[in-house]
Amino acid sequence: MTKIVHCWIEHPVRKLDQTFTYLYDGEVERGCRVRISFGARQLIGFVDRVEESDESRAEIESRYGFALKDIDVVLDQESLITDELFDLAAWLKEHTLSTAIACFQTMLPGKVKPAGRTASALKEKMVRLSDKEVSLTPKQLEAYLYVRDHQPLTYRELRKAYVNQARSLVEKEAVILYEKEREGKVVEPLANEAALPLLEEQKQVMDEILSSDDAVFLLQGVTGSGKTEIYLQLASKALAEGRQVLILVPEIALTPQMIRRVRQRFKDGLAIYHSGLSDQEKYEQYRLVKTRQASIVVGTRSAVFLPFADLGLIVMDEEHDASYKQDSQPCYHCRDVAIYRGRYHHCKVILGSATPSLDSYARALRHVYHLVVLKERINRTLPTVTVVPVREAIRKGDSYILTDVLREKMAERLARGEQVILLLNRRGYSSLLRCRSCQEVLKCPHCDLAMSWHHDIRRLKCHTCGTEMRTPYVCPVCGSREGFMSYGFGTQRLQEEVQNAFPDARILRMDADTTGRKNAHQKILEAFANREADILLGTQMIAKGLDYPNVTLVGVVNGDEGLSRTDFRSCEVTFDLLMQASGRSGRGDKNGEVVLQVYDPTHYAVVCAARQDYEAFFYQEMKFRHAGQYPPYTYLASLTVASKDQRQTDRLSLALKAGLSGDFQVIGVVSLLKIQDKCRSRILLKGKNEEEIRRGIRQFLDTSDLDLKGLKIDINPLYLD
DNA sequence: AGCACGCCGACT
DNA sequence: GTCGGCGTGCTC
Repeated sequence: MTKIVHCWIEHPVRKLDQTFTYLYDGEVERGCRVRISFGARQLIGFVDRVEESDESRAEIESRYGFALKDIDVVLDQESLITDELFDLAAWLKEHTLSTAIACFQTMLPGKVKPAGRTASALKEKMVRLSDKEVSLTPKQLEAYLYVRDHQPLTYRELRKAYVNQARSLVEKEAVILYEKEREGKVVEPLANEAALPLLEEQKQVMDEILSSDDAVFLLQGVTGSGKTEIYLQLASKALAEGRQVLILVPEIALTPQMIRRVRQRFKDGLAIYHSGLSDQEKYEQYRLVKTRQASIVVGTRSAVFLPFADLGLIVMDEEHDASYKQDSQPCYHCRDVAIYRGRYHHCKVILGSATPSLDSYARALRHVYHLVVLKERINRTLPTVTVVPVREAIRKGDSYILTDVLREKMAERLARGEQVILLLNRRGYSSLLRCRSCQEVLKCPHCDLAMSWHHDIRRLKCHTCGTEMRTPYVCPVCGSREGFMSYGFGTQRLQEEVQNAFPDARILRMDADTTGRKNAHQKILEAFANREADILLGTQMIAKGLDYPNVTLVGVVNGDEGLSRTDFRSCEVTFDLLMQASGRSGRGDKNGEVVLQVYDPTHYAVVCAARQDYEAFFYQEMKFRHAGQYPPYTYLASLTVASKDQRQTDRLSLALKAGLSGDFQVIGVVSLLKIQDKCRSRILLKGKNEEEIRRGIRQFLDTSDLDLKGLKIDINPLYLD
């Protein structure tokens, strides 16, 4: 019996986004990877559909009208994904207008994605009893019984228990060695914590969620209002029904508390899934979920694609966080996928945040999502917020990095043995260098972006493409030899200034430079939690989800830096940052304090954050969005073209502009900054109907015979700069 | 994307 | 005469 196998080809070209047909005689099922020859090359394919046929090869080929090749090798014994995930891939392809193969690449863990090279899963040496009768020494017999009682057992584990006997058992053939794919282990539960008693408000929220038939809930709760306890109690119910639970978090490294709480609460198998795992580790966690050894998963964006068999609850914590959006193809938003899977599994999806994204909150107000609110902070009062106008400070001759107000408050807290967090929205020593003669900013030769001065290595770095260089002697713009002056400041400069002000204070710095290595995050945060330092300073990454009872002062050094950006979401992002930062202070029993150093203290993002007033900000910001007809009042799609050749970029973008038509606006072409020597331009589609925009783009893709290389489609993009 | 096929210029 | 330049077009 011949099998007619339709596969997707591992190939980035849009024109090849179709299945190709091969023949095979052996065992193969949908969802397996196969090695095939494609043109003159060997490629990996991903099986979409298998047809059994009793026709002869000639009959099949005459039906198709061309010769069919055979599959060379089938790489997987069984399907890598479930039927649900197959449907999800198809949906994802239509939703993001991406290629099918790109969707599979994104959904599968690195080890088994249909990528070019064939990495196989790690094998492990295992031992099992043989049925041979052999004489053993007493100690060997003990080891033999150990094998019997602990099967399946790895050879490594046997060696660990019986160093001297393991080898002889194998040699005497009392046990047999065999190979098995290495398996992951679920995270050890601590299970030493009972459910916490709920406050009246939390109880009401729980009841509302449980008694409602709605599928998607937006749980808005100020920091410290006990959202996590709600998640855990809902999870507990799902687990009790024998169903699985997915808890999504923005960044694993920054949420050790969540993992801890889950381990303390449940004894069910827990898997942790995030981009920091190696390919092998990811694959092992993937298997744990597929085989249902794991019932709870705590993971980042990519965890939303794990092969759950029966999901009973999906939680998406900090739902407004930008890291839930993937900005390479397929440009999906984790929230959309979570809701899709929730619908498939008939389970509730809880979107939680203190500062929900405008889009989600607007949807909740329109009853698309069911809004539930926690207003009270458990055992805590709101911190006192002081807004310090930096401009006035500078006028008085004060430092613009560490104003007198902030310095005095820090001195006060440090004297009491309490801890301080300082937050800065940048990195590096001084972000920019300007020519003393022509005042031009020194730019990256490849990216049109300012080079950033790094004091520790005394070199300039481009944060977009990674180019490094020494400070040039001659200004590349005007040829002057007068040299450069620094402008702005980063965490390193801040650290110097703080150290000067408090020579005895122990300071920890956390930014992209100090967290390059694996686990560097945790080490820094643990050190701070253990009070090995008095001051933690860093970029916005320290604003998220941290909970240190001894921190009583949080200072945001350049609070409204983000407002000077040009993106329509700038204010929302800045507001979130200020709110989150404020939430970090006073989480223990001591009263917290927050200092916001800003250039414009009258800006509504600053005013509302200082008052911790989400609603006021929401309505102000919605007015702005309405005036500019930005989301959530409209839908956007961004089409960016990138190529090393300016003419190529222009040709495609102009063709797009001319060829796109439908019930939406076509805005642009806008030239973007060059990145990694690629000239970029963008066209923005704006319309009232999301599906109509997709239809327009799809029609262009289907009818255009242009080379679409370098085209990136992002439906509902988060940022435009 | 590759890689072959193909049709013109400069070389032993 | 041939070697090789990279324009064009196809890949089950």
